[in-house]
Formats: sequence, structure tokens, C-alpha cells
Amino acid sequence: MNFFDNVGVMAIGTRLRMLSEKMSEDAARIYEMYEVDLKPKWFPVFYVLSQSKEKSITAIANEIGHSHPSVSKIVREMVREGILSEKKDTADGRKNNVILTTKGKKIADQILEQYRDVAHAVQAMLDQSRHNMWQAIEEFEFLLEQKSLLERVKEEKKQREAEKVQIVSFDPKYQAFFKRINEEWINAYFVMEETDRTSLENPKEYILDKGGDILVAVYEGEPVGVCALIKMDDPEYDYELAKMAVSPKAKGKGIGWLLGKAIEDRARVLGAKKIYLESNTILKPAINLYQKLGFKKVIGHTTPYKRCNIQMELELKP
Amino acid sequence: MNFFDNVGVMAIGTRLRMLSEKMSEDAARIYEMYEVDLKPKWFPVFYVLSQSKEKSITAIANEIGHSHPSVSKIVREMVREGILSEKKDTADGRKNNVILTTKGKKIADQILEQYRDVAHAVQAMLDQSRHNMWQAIEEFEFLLEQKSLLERVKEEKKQREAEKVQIVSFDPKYQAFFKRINEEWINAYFVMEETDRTSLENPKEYILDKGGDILVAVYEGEPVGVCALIKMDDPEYDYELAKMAVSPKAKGKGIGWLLGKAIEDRARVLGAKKIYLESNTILKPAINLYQKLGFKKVIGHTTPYKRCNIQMELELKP
DNA sequence: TATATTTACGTAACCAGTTACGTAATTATT
DNA sequence: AATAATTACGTAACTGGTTACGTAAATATA
Repeated sequence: MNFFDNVGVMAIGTRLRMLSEKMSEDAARIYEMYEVDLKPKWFPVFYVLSQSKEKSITAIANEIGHSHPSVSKIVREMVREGILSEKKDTADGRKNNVILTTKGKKIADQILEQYRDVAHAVQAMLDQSRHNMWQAIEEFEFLLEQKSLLERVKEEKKQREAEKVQIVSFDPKYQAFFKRINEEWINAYFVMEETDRTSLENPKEYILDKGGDILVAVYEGEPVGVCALIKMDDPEYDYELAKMAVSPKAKGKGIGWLLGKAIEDRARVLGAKKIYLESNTILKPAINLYQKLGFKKVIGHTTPYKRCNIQMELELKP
Repeated sequence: MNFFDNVGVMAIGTRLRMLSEKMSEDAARIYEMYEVDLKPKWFPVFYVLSQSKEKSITAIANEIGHSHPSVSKIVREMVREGILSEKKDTADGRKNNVILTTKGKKIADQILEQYRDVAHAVQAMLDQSRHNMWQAIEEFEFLLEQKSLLERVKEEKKQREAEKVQIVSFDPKYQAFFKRINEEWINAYFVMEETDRTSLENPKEYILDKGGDILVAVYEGEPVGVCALIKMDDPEYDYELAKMAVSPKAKGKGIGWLLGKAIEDRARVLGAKKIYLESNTILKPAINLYQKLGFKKVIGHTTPYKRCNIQMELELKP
């Protein structure tokens, strides 16, 4: 079965399951060999009860990392075999406290030698390995706790896709996209204003010819995002970042960030010291992005747009 | 959940299963993220078919290490989704050849990026670990192939129990045991002969007083095996190993070997150069043991016992 | 004190695998 | 050519877990 050699780490989950199955198979026969009347699947429940007096179903479930119905079923089976006994908690009528019977305690004694032998055998295997599996599992679990596999893969995807995104200068062929993509988000949250219409319909006249710039994010040949840098007539600010929009189907590729960074570079080339923007706090992902780009909130500026309730600036270090 | 810290490597199987479950959980959402219409459990089947043209159910099962009913079920599901198509083998009417449909092939193209991202993410995790889990699994599987966990545990058990076995000199209190345990195996396979009766009933007179010896294996205070060294009146041999018997309930603890080794030492102390024995080839485990102890078959000796059809000797190096 | 929320736990249904078994086709043997 | 053994595969039942959901008890809140 050289399947795993070919498919590689992609199937690490499957491989783990198969290894665990192979080991559990032997487990049943090991119990038999020691004449211990315990099903392997009972072991975790049995173990925690052998270490403590009585425990409720959920307490056991939490300790061994099973769901409570699973523990419930296992306990029922073990009660039927006379290994455990149940009794309602006197203080809390919901709780079903479980405890080892005399028979159960006898098994706990018998099983001690089995523990020792199995632990020795497994330990010997681990010691013979160059890569210690027990510690490997521990580390792997730790890493998964820090960041799930899903998140890790998501990041890989984003990074790979970001590499396929190109930021290019505006070209008349992007005019329709530039207009549509901005109208979309404005109409979704607000209403179009006159200022929007003029600049979206005549970007050359109202943005480029005035010394501003427009950048377009292109993914697989298609425009997926835009951002404008508009020349301002202000003593404090040179340029305004505006008309930033990313196509919904291209979200999650880090395009906003790439556009923002490219606009920042462009402004720097144009000799700007500070850039300005206006937005609305209901656009949470946008505000978030601006913050990640380094923009800080400022107050005391007037705006021609009704929809804006927040102003931000970014100081450009050369 | 510090359960595993307490119970240790005993629960390595359970721990593997849980880790694999945690990973499979994310798998479903990863497929979703890539908009690939594939259930994670379909992946192994899908993968082998994407690498080859058509394959029969059992061929797939063998390759991915599943049972054939499992593959059969998965294939049915995938056919229902239009990912695979089946057609009877023309040469062999029993075979059900499965192949990717056009839709399936399209998925195979889509999934390539997912492979890459997942492989990268997992590889990054492995690279961050001091103990590489992928290689650890590989090594562990290799070790299990060499010798199963069951066998390893069996050996541990045997060794531990052998340590609890003591070999002591004969004492009249073992007389009843000496007689009974030998009668048992003789009656099971043969019939008691006059020579048996006299030596079993009067070991002092017929064995010890003539310069021989009897050793008893004691386990947890109980006699569980015996072996006699009988002085011979022969130009070639000094002593005969005889009346070796181990209690059935104490089998598998290596008691025969311990007795044999102890008898060998005893013979050496008594100045023997060679020891002799007679047995019957139907007693396979016994012959096996004698061989392991170093006895070699010899021919040309007469025996007072009807049941014996093989003679062996062991040369004692000082 | 009445009501809403949370907690403990059991039952039911599901899931992804298995083993057991039956049937039909093929291959080997007499 | 007839018969036996093997192989391919499907169905059914089982296994060891899960999630979903309902009920009853306990606790928090108005």
C-alpha cells in the first residue's frame, strides 16, 4: 500500500485513523491474554474511575474527551457487566454518579500488570524510533490548538492567491468595472450621491487629470478590485484614498491589503507626506483594513459625503 | 484533558483516533472552502482514480487499504453524484470497473490547488515540530509490521513472569506435584509404564540417592514445573534429562526453558560432559524446547520406554 | 415568587468504517 | 465435462463513536 507515499501529507488524517485501528485490533486480544473482562473501549472510563471514587457522567466525559452520550452508553454496558454501579447524587438530582463495584475493583488490581507490560512494549517501540511518535502527537496537538488546520490552510490559500493578484494602473477598459464595483457597495449600504456619480463616470477628468491615480487588482485576467488616490486641495493632506472596492467573489485573498499597500507606495512616489480617507464605521471590514494599513482616526474635518462618519490619516515615512 | 498525561502510552491508540478525528473535522470545511464537491471520505478513492484510468473495486480497496465493501459504498455515493461511472469489465464479468466522469475530471483539476495548500500547511506544522509526526508514523508502522503490538506485549508478559519463577531443589513437599504433573502428560499421550511408576513414586530412592537431582519451578508459591537429572550407567553419557513437565495453566511463561537451563547448570556442576534425553516426536513443543536448549538428535541408543522414538544429546561446554 | 436560562443526562438517529455472508463468474482439478 | 475452489462484489448487520433533541433539575433573574 504505497498510497501514502504518493498522496503524501494530504492524507495524514486517514493515516492516523488506520494506525489507530491497527492498534485497537490488538488491544482486544491483549485484554483477552490477561483474562481481564474489559472491552478496550471501556478503558478510558474504567481508568478514571479507578483513579477516583465516584464521578458523574459529564465529569468522566470531560476528563476523557468523549461526548457524554458515549460515556452514558459505555457506563450502561459496564453496569450490565457488574463492573460499575450507579447512584443518583443526593445533592443534585440530575447527576448520575458512577463508581466501581467490588468486581470492578478486582479488575483494577488485575489490570496493573497489563498496564506495565503494554506501557513497556510501547515505550520500547518509541525508544527504537528516531522520531518519537508520542511526543510528535503532543507537539502536533499543541500546534493545532494554537491554530487549527482549517486556519492554516486558509492562510496558505490566501497567500497563494495573493501571489496571483497583480496591481496595475487604470486603463479605460476597466472603466465599466470601476463604476459598477463602487456602485455596488454604495447602494448596498448607502445611496449614491452626486459627487459619486461624476467621479465614477469620468475618472480621467476628475481623478487622473487632476494628478491622482487609480490602481486595479487583476486576478486571472479579470479585474477584482480598485482603489483611487485623489489629489486634495488641502494645506494638511496631499492625497485622499477613496473608491476602494473589492469584488465579493474575490474576498479573502488579501486584495484590499495589496491595493492599500500599492496606493501607499504610489502616494510616496508622488511625493505625499500624509494621506487621508473618509469612511463609515458600519463598514467594519474596511475600517479594520485601514487600521491594519496603519491609518489612525482623526477628527475635525468636514466632508462632502453624507455617508461618512469617520476620518483617518496615514503618515508616510519615506 | 490531562487524561493522557496520567494514563500514558497505554492509550496511544485512543489518542491517535482522537487526533485523526480532529483533523477530519476540519477536512470537510476545507473542501467547502475550495468549493470542491467532494466528501473527505471520498478522497482516497477519488485520488487513485485521478491517478489512473479505470480500476476495479477490489483493486481500489487494496490500494487505499480499505475493505472492499467500504469502497463499494463510496463508489455508489460518488456515482450518484455523477463523479464516477461504472462499467462491467468485458473480459471478466465479475469486475466492476470504475472511472472518473467528465465532472470528476473537472474536480480533479480544481482540487490541485487544494492539495498544494493542505500539503504546505501540514508540512509547515511538521517542520515546526521537534518530532516529525509523519516520519514517526512511518517508523511506528514499520515496527508494527516487524512485530505486532500483541506479540510485543506477550513477550513483556513472559519476561516479567519468568522473573517471578524460582527454580528450587526438590523437597518432599513437592512429591505429590512431581508425581501428578508427570502422570498427566504421560496419560494424555501414552500409557504409564512400570519404569515411570517406580521413579515417580520413589524419586528419592530412584533418582536423588543414585546421584541425580530434581528441580522444581515455583511461581507465586506454587510448584508449576519439574525436571529431573538422572544418573546414567553409560560409557558415553553421565546424566539423562527426564521427567520434564510444566503445569498447563503456567504455560507461556518460559518455564520449560528456565528448568532446562537450570538442569544444564546442575549437570555442569556435577561434572557432566554430555547429557542425554529421550522423547517422542509427537510432543512438538517439547522437541522444540530441547532444540532451543541446544540438544541435537542422535541415533543408535536403546531405551527402556516404549513411547520414545527420538534421542537427543547436549554437549556441555565448561 | 414566577419565569427564564443553564446543566445533566438519556434516547434516537446518523456516520464511517468494519465483518459476515451470499451469489455469480472464473479458474483449477479430477 | 463435471465438480471444487477461488475471486469479485454486493447487502446486511455490527461497532464505536458522533450530533440533535427532549426532559427534568438546578440556578439566575425579574
